[in-house]
Amino acid sequence: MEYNFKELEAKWQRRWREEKTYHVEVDPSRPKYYVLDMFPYPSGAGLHVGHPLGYIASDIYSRYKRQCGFNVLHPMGYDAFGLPAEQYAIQTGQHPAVTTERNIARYREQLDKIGFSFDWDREVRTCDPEYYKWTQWAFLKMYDHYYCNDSQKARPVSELVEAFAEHGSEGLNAACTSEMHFTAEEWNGWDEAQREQVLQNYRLAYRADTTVNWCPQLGTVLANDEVKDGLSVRGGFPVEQKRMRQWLLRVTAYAQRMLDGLDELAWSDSLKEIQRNWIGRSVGAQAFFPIKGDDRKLEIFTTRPDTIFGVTFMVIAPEHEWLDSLTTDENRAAVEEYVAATKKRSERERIAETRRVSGVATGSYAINPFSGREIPIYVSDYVLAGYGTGAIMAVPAHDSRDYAFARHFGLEIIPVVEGGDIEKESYDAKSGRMINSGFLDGKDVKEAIAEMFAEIERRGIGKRLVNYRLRDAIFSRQRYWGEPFPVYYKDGTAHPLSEEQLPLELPPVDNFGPTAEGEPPLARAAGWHTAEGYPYELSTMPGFAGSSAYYLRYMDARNDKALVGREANEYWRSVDLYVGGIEHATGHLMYSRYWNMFLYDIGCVCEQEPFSKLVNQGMIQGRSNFVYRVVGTNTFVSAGLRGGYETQEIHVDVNIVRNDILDLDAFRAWRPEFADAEFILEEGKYVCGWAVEKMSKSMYNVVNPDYIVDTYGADTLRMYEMFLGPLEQSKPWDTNGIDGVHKFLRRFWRSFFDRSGAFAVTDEEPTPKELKTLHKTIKKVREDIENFSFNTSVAAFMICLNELGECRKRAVLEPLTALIAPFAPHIAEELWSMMGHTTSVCDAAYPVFDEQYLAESSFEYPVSVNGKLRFKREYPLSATPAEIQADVVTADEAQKWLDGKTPKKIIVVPGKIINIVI
RNA sequence: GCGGAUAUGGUGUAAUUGGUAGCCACGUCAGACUUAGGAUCUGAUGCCUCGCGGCGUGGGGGUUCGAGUCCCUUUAUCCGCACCA
Repeated sequence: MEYNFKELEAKWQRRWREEKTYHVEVDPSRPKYYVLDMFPYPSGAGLHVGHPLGYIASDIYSRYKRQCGFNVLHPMGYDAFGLPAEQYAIQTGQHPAVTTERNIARYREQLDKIGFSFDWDREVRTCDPEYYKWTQWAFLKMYDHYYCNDSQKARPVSELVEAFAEHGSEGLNAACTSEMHFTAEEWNGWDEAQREQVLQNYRLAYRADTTVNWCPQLGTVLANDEVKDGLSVRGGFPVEQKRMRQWLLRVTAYAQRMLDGLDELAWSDSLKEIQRNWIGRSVGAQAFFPIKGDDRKLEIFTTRPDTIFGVTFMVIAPEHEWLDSLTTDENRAAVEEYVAATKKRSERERIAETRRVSGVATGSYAINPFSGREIPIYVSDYVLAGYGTGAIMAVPAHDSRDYAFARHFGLEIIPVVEGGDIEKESYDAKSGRMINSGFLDGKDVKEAIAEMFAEIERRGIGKRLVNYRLRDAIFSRQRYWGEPFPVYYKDGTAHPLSEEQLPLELPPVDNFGPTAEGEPPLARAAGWHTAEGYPYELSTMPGFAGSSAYYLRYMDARNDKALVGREANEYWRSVDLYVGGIEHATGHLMYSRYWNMFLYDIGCVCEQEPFSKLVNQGMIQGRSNFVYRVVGTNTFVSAGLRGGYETQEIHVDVNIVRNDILDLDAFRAWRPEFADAEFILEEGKYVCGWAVEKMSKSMYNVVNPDYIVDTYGADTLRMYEMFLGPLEQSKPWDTNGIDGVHKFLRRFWRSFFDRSGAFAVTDEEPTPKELKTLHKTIKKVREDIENFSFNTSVAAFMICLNELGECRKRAVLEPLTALIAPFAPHIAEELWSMMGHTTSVCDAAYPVFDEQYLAESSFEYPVSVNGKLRFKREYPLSATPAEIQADVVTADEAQKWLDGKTPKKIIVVPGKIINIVI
């Protein structure tokens, strides 16, 4: 019987669907395991061969876990709100819901062909009102909570209100935008709007005037992780800094917890490091510098309080609130000109000119609280408004940026740490002996820092402070295709809807672009207000809103009473294995952790961290092919012969090239201008050149998984994607080589049949050699799956088959079928049922993964003499070092190498190595 | 500039984690069969050399009986952050 993968794969996919093979329910009698993929944004281009890589890996793992007896939750859904659908809508007038629906259908069709074990009954779509109801709900909860630094958790704002009424801001230790001080009398005297203004300073979801990343082309603001090198990640448009009133999430309140939580996560070190850098914790001192002729004090943050005696000037950011009041009349014109020039520069220009020194004196002076010197205050854009206090104390001798600034403006440079040569450059290292620093002289830098912290607090100049680079997340987008905010405005103050009013559904509009007045598209929606006529918020939520808690919704996807029911949540708890791309390191993976921690604080979920283990699959690049046209002709020269010609390199569709050999007829048919192409061949073939590039339409290197499934079958696609290389490594897709895997599956299939083609599995007893091969393979594949080393497990299957030769014994083939099922489920199901089983192989309570199979294995010990490896001997694992040692010394082989001498030393490491030193 | 990762045949990769480098495939070469095919099967295939033998894991040095693996140094590529005070 032939291996008819087409028929057989269709048959099993149909059966899995009809019998709901992969449907799961809460089952307290079995241990659970939750395997999650990062759900896709359904783009119009459909899936290419790189997209399913992670899905295949996670599918193998979930099928494996299921065969090990776990109740496996393995869901899938769509991150369906987003920019591309909206951009498309603006251009074509097609409603994003329509294109999204169409794209989802296409994605589903493509996914189904690959044979995933998803429980589609739990599908979620972020754009579905039944789903985004809970996104809005979480937002309302954040609005209703503040972060208490003492108890390190979110608490209801109502508690805050009570406390304010009783004793004002006294004793309050809460995460806030800026520190506020007021008495109970003041609080009680304020009206509702004034109180709300104060509360916005504390709410976890709040509205504030902040400097935002504004992208004019997209007509919206963006979060920090959505901007790279001054360009929008989506679309690559320039981004500028602008001050706007926006909704924000107080993620900074959770900075320390998110940092601490990383230690316990089974994530890659590089990913954890990216998050640590993004959070950017630094310990330093807050200090207030008196201003000459002013009773205010300028607040700065420094990590080098030891160098205060070396402060010779101060710098504030162009956006600093006090800039205007610190500027003297003589300097006003220059300062205003400087600020205007700074504002005009885009974020991108600013980054490009990073090393250019610029700035202007304000004319004001501060007083160094330690040296008592009068020091000038400058304004310069090398000081960022968004970090610390937007003002610094400058120590040119020990900070390269301050040094460059001081040199440029001829300012004084006072060394306070020994070690460098300040004539040439600043000495930034945190080591050396203090000089010119009064009571710190002679001390080591580390000592001096500690001492300075104490001294600053003792003198009341400031205090020790932890600062984070992490910024609160800007949460509004001036877009249509996103979740509406469940908020309306009354007298300019935001009011939340009640939970019963959710979901607040996205209204229809006739045009998806911004209005002529520059208002968001929702301004076009007729009736976008409450029954009383109060207008709703015009912005919508950003992309990360819907993806922040989707893993929770899968646990209990059809619950209309709660985001997730208690029973479901306490059973599934959190994601045990999360597979997805590393590009979400500072976006989704930060926001999800924040979101989950918040839900944990309010008692909605039972785990603090959402994703205990995370695997980042590498990206699949394209492998482009080229043909070489002799310039000025329509003649194409084969890659190996092009040396003698002046040629032009042209991308050719990889789908008409096989093993780098061009299909000449297909090429002539590919495009009209090549219809009469001539070829200069080498050995009768046209050999194409190749290069690794991004997989994209314009490079003609997109390989569609549907094509691979049609030609080779889903099982081949699955195994080949794994065989390509280590999961976490980025690698080019190369269809050359897929034959090897396909050939293996055909051989595997054939080993169940005799030469006449009849099913011929026998009940014969396997030989010890066959059993050894089987056990070795089981051990290897098990370990490989646990280590996500799927490429080596595919190799292990091939080796196994090579070693077994023509073995048709049930006792060997049955466990092997169960073992291969996670990788190639269709062929495994078919053979499994042919062997007489009536249940699915994925439910096989077959002891294929049992320890008993491993117990019989023996291990080889390499034996070396003087470091030169001489021979291998086999010992059972139970053998003691003493036994092995005695055996080696008395063995004839060993004697041969010992050459009659008595060994000086014998090293025996059980399970590893025996070394004899003569 | 700071931080992280990677480097092995013509290609993708593997190496009992310090123990015979190149498993498993692709490709190539040779052969068998053949309805002549981009099917199937068998064998060879790191480099140099007719051979003996020598050389080989980006380069240099070190530790070790023994290094692809550990340490130092250097180069190249990729990724993240970046006037972060």
